[in-house]
Amino acid sequence: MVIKDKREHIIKTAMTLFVTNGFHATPTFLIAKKAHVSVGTLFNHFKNKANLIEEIYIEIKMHLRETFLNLLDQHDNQHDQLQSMYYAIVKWGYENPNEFYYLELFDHSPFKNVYKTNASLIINQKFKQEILDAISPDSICHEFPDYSLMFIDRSIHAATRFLLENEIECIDHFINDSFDLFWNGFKRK
Amino acid sequence: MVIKDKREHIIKTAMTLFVTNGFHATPTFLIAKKAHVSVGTLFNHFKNKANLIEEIYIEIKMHLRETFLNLLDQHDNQHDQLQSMYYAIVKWGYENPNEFYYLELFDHSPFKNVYKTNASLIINQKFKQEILDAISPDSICHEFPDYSLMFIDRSIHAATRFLLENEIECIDHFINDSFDLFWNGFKRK
DNA sequence: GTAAATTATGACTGAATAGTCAATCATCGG
DNA sequence: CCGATGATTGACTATTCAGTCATAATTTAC
Repeated sequence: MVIKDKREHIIKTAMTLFVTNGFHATPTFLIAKKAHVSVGTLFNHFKNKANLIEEIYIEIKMHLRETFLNLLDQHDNQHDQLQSMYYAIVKWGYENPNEFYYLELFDHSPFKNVYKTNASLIINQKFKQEILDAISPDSICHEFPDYSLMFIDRSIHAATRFLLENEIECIDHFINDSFDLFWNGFKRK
Repeated sequence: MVIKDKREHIIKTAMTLFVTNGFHATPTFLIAKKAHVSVGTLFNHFKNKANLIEEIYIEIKMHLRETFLNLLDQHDNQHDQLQSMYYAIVKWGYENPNEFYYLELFDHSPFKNVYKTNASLIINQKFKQEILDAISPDSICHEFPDYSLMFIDRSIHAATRFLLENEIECIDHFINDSFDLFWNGFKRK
């Protein structure tokens, strides 16, 4: 196994363990064991446990960014443009459950303040611009534009989590319908 | 200090520490120290650390349930009814930040599967009924009613978190406007 | 083919921590 | 005032775990 692969392998293994048991309930020797690698090797590749946790996070964010930018189409109306962004992220989460769960775990852990990746900033900025164009002027999001990011982020996480935790036949159908809920609101028409 | 108070005091102290540092980065002797109590006393009141963590969770859920049921008005239309429920919970979270952050911490930790409180079930059921009445028949929530719960839950958390992390002058105004976002959707009219 | 450089190994260490328990203290009925 | 019941204490223990390092294996360079 080449070095790059070994690092990648440790990351994948650690990710699974962290997502299953949490950060502190996953000792480093267990990660090493499951990755068929010695403890020493693990600490050759990562300065310490916190660094490993952080590197996994960065890796995931970069992967998400890449997928996001690749899947993204250009549309000439706001609905389709935002929908395409929404779709790209939910689809990514559905197809990479461990990555998705890791982001949720990390973002709600005491590590969350350690690192703000450039990758997430790019996604946020793209979203923010689209959102500002799309929302109605009397919406709360005009007064507090950052709130719109928070709201769409939570909507995306709700949809992804629901997809992952339930047996849903037509994925694309669900994703787009869940976007409609976000877009059209909750009220009975 | 009476026994009941001491238990309550340990819970309050531990909650603050857990929210600040996370579960595993908070040793029991530190909880005892900050609560001006010996380690022995702590373990007289709680079987072990996991039990303490769980008891705090139950306590908070019961407190939330109580506030929720007290604040709730009866309305004859769906919008006002749901808004009143939404308001009750966001307001509670804003006024009890430690409790709110603890719920987020717990629900995203490996402890989350341990305990499903009756208190949260009651709130969820009330919401679910109102939601089923309020949503449009072609919404995704008719096909997957549990998704509506997830969606409103995430909306509430977004609003509460935003309130707590930003200096917002008129709280009630923000809560109701954020409900409108949820209710009317995102689109430009 | 061999020496040098790089990478891997895992037994070991020192620090941290959950939980115990024998001893002490406070409360209160009589 | 005394004795008994129950709460409190904190030094102590057994364990766990992050990270080290001397040695071994492997790869690379020539």
